[in-house]
Amino acid sequence: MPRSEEATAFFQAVCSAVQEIPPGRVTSYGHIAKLIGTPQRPRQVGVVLKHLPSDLSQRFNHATVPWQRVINSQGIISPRSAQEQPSGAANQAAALQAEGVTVTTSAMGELCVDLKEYGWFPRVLPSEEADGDGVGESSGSDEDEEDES
DNA sequence: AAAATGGCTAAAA
DNA sequence: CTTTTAGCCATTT
Repeated sequence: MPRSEEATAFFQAVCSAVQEIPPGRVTSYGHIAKLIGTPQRPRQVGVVLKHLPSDLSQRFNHATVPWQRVINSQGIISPRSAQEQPSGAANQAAALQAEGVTVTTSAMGELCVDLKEYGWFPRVLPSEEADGDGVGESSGSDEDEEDES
């Protein structure tokens, strides 16, 4: 029931990218969008995650896709519209904490995550990282690095 | 069918 | 440094 092949491709691209997120880490919509080749569509990424299928029969569903690890650039989980699934954002925060991520709850109820600690922003998707020709790669290939004062 | 939102971001002021 | 503007496109009313 794909509305269009492109939409499906986008959907799968997002899911794949999200599944590549290592446990105990989080990333932003914008970064996901960038990794899948659509650096200008961060919102659609959110839309995709919002419409994640509940059918476990699907290749991608909210049970196989760690959508909880995907948050906004501010490292904060948007409370959506304060309605819809009450468990949504709260559940997401709980899931993150279950992963070992420290989620700070602000006074307004904003779930803030320290991107400095758990922010996972690889240059490219791990799956894509397999570059065929190792030209130019001298000694130091870098990958994910954590350096913060 | 058209208008309004939205789990956003990045750049300008 | 903070606040505002502009772009983007699927889902929803």
